[in-house]
Amino acid sequence: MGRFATGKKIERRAAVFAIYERPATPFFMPENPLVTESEDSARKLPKTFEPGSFEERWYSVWETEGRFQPSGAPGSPRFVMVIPPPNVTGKLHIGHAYGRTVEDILARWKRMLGLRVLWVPGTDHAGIATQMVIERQLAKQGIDRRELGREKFVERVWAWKREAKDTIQTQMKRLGCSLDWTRERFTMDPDLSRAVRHVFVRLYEQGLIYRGRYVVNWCPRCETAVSDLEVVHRETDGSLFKIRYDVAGVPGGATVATTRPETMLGDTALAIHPEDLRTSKLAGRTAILPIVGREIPIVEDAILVNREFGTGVVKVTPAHDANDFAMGKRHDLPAAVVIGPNGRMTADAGEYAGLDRFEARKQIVTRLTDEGRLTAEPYRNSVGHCQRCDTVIEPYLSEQWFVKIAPLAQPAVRAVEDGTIRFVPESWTKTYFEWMKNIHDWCISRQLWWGHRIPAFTCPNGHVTVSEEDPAACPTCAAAPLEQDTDVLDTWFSSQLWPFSVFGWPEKTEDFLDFYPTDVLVTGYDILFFWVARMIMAGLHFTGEAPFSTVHLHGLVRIGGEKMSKTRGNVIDPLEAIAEFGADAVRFTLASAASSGATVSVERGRMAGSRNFATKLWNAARFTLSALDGRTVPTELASRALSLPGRWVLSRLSGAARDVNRHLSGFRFDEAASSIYAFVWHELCDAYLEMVKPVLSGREGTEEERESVRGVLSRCLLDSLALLHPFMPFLTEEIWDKATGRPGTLIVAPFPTGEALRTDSEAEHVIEAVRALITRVRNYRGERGATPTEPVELWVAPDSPDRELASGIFAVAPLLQHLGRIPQLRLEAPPASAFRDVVAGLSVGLRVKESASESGGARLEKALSDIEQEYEGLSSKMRNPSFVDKAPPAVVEKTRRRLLELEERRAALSGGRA
RNA sequence: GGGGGGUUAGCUCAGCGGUAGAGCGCCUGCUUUACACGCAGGUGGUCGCAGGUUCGAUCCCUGCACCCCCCACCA
Repeated sequence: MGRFATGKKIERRAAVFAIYERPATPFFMPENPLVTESEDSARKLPKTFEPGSFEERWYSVWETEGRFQPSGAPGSPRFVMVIPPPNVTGKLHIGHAYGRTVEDILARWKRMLGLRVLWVPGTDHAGIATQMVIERQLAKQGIDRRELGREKFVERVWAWKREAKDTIQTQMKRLGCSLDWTRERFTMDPDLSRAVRHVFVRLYEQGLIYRGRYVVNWCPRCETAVSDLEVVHRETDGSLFKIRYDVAGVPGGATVATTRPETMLGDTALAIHPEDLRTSKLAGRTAILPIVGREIPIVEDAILVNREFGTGVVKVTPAHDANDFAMGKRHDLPAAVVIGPNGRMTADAGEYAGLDRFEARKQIVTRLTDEGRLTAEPYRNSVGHCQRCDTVIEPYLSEQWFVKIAPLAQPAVRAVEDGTIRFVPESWTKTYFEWMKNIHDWCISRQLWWGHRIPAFTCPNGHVTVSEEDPAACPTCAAAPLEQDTDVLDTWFSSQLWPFSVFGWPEKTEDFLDFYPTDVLVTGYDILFFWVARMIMAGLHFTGEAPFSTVHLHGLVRIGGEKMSKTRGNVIDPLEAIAEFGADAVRFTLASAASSGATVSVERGRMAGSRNFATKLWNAARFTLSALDGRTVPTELASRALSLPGRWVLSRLSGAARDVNRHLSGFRFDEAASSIYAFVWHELCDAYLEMVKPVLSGREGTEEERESVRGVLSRCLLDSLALLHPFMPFLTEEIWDKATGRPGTLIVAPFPTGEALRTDSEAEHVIEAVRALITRVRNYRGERGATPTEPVELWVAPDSPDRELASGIFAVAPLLQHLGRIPQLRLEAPPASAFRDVVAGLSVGLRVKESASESGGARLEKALSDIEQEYEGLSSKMRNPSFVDKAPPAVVEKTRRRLLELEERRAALSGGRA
């Protein structure tokens, strides 16, 4: 019997000494959750873990029991979020799943912290995007929407919308999103449409909405105007064409440069800079428009023309260029529309009428080249494309509605400046300010069929009325009937109202009064301008309050470093991932991938890793429940004696709980996930469960000690389940049910904050040393080529660097001996025959029966050279007087101690080599 | 043209003034009575390059290289 003789006695004394210092039920569980009399069968978990077997069941339990609805008195602390409403264009991809997972983690966490949580679901009609989906469907059947007519077309979109909404809803439920479905909204619901109309009318009356003919971004494929934000600029290789115009009295004429020669048909002037000597001879003259033969004036304009750039002469096409349009206004020039809304040349284009704009370009280039008027050179410039269909955008003069944005932007800037709204990560603040500073008026009318009709009505006499209710007759002249504007509003016009329109605003509904403003908005940074900025402007302008206090802008999901796209074929369907790995694993993966950066990298390998973690938890639960074996666990755990491992694991548990809370508060979902992962896997499972097996099996310890272990185990299990619930709601609820017999209640169980248990640094110190010793013993075997089961003798010198620890370590001698397979453990100086080392401040000696293989020599040499290198570095530091002088004393002290440790190790290892 | 971000282990990413971490991968063992979706041990990094500040820099500053993103009426 080689066991250290007094080990047990010391262990017991240590246990008594290890009583909790705060005996008054410091646990977060209000009552003992491990129900005594619950049936045995309910306490057992199936051997195999199948996520599919319980996920949907728990979701419906939560939903039917109203867990997703805010509970508690109005006015009590609440936490409110609105979902960024997904477009009803199809199904959600993994990027949506990421954002929703983050939101659900917040929602579940806050709910468990006792707040009244409301998370509002809904969808967005997504005007142009959804219309395109249906147009494509029709095109497959060879139908053009115009054949169908507006009414029939819109009906079809509604039918599609219902389907898409169901798909999206199912996806979010599978993911586990704790959304309050009783409050689900759609941007074209009657009450939300009323809010849109109300806002339009108010802005109109305030002079912040106006109508006019301007050059706007026009998509010839969608045949609608789009806003500046909906134009995607891309560097494109093209040509810069130089065209010579004849000028009466000026030999050589005037040469202009353009990237779009077809627009010359719409030129109504040439422009020069008034102070440019190169072109002064052209001043006041008249040029002849080639091909057309029309005379156009040469005007002087210092704003449009850059003296330093190009030929100094600019062609002016007021109908097809925003700058030229402004210039035309200044000089009272006519505007000739030569490219029509469908991208084909108009009647004003003369012989080119009816041609596609690019075909016309080709022909004009050929003709002018033949005439000797045109030269071309390669040119790379930025060309605008339609965000939705990638068609080249055409600047186009048309009648549109606009929001005058500057007066709305000012308060929105202030709200962020004064901290009413904060961005997380904070770095987005600057981007937001930059954009707000240069913001332009917003073109809100769209020549589409799917969306909110603009509430403007024109009477037979041409009077325009804007009103919330459809007017029966003209308020000005009483004429009838009135025609409503056929345009619809930009989708984002309704989205900007989402945080309050979902609550029934402008009515002062109970929900609006209770839940507005919301707390946190979570969304991708890609819609900061489209949506977030506009919500802030609208919220402040219409409700007088910022619509949320925190904006968490997250990165965009990338798969294996690449942007997700259908053409790359790397799109991950959340439902497929859920089917393969389970919703909990998918969620955990997404949470772990979260980072402050602009991209969120998701890989299959990580999904498998999370699934493995889920299985790990499952098996740890099985182990724990079998250890409890239906037994009552003492409620008054606090008053019981705890062993050092128990103290250690509870201390670590409290640390994990604090970390999880801290990281969630900072929106660091990756760090939060990693904290609980590391605790459950590497501390609870790898260490604690292994440490207590001998006690649980009855091979060691008293019944009292077994009870203590059971108490610690159940505390660890239940707290881990609670800490993990926001990340892995299904699995944790399933285990919780089996453990407590209270189905479906984890979702509202108190969230561990770590405050109930204290950090036990003494226990941590001792147990960390034990773990280090065990590791050292194991790799010592490896070095010696001994099998893992080969017994190792261990000496711990009483005069170790850490003397206190050296004597304290015997409190856990049986533990060390069992886990390290150490038959001999002696508190005495190691003999010369032993291999010596210093581990965790303990001078130790190790001895194992020599084995044939001696693979450890190289390792030992490496260890020694590592030590030597570090020692050299540190000691040269210590020799440096300015380090000792200027570095903080704590750092110097730490360095000194490390140096001593290295000396010890070096001495020990050098001896061991002999 | 303006602005922002990145460059850390084979891969994907954390860290950020006191000489480096995770997951996956890789190598070696292992029917240790919760788990092979496992256990134990291990391999692997002049922290993009060059200067500077500092007692000390992967971390702060400057410059450079390469990559990515956003904004902009670059005829």
